Amino acid sequence: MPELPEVEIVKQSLEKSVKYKRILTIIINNRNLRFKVDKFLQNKLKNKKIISLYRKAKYLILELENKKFLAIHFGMSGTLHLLRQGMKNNTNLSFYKDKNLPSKHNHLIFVFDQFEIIYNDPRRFGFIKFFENNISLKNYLSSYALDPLDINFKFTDFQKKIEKRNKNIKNILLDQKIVSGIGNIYASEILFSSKINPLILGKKLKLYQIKNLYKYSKIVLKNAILKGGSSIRDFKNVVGKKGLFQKEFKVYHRQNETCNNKKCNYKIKKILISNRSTFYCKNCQK
DNA sequence: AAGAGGCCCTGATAGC
DNA sequence: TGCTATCAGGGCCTCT
Repeated sequence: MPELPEVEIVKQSLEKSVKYKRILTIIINNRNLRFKVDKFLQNKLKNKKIISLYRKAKYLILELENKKFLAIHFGMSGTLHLLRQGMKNNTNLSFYKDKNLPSKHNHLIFVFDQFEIIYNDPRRFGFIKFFENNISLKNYLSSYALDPLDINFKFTDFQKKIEKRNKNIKNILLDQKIVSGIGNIYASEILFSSKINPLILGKKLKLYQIKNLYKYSKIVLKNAILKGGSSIRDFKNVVGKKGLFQKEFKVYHRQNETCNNKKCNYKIKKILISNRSTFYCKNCQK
């Protein structure tokens, strides 16, 4: 589910339910995520109230009472499921019956008074980190660049990071140390809107092209959030609602289909860049 | 120091 | 139908 818009949708759909609610306990079924889940996580979260939720890049951050924090990264296949009481199943665990809840890979369960939140992740590329204070969280996040929707994301900083780079702009957009939050889908979509060929090197870009990237990275991500994110495969928000942005893809997953731009009849191409699928229009993106 | 590629893992789908 | 191969919204680590 995992690029910036999908994490934002998870945050938005979860917020009302968990804000100011207390985590009674957590159940850890499998500690083997991308990084091993903290042995003492249960003790650290037990009876902690959630003060606020926010998103940084592709991280969902839970602020807990006494300035503790929990950061969740969804990797490639992580999802959260909100399950309310009254949907209770009769299994031995405290699971609740829900058609959206997969039967396998429910690695973590956050137990609240009236509901549970389940972290599911088949590929286990996601991870969860606990932070004892604001400083350690900030320190951890400081190794990432700002994301395009951050109010402090400034054009001159973005330009400086790109203009001397000897790597292609697609990989630049995926580099979380240059700009965070963009993944494989939105990199292709942003490049199409910016009319930039994904293979062009950062140092070859003209000023107006970097301006376009700065502009459309915001526009494309914001629009995706407005549409509820992209539900290719199985992304849903925490109560099982699908996003609609996949219907608006201009290039992603559209290989051999005709370019959407008026007066262009080229077919969308699919190429591999660093072994990841990349989609673009050879005619519209120079 | 920066860039390219391998690798972690499971499941869905395509192709034979 | 049933096997195998390929491909997935990510990012860390290693090698050059």
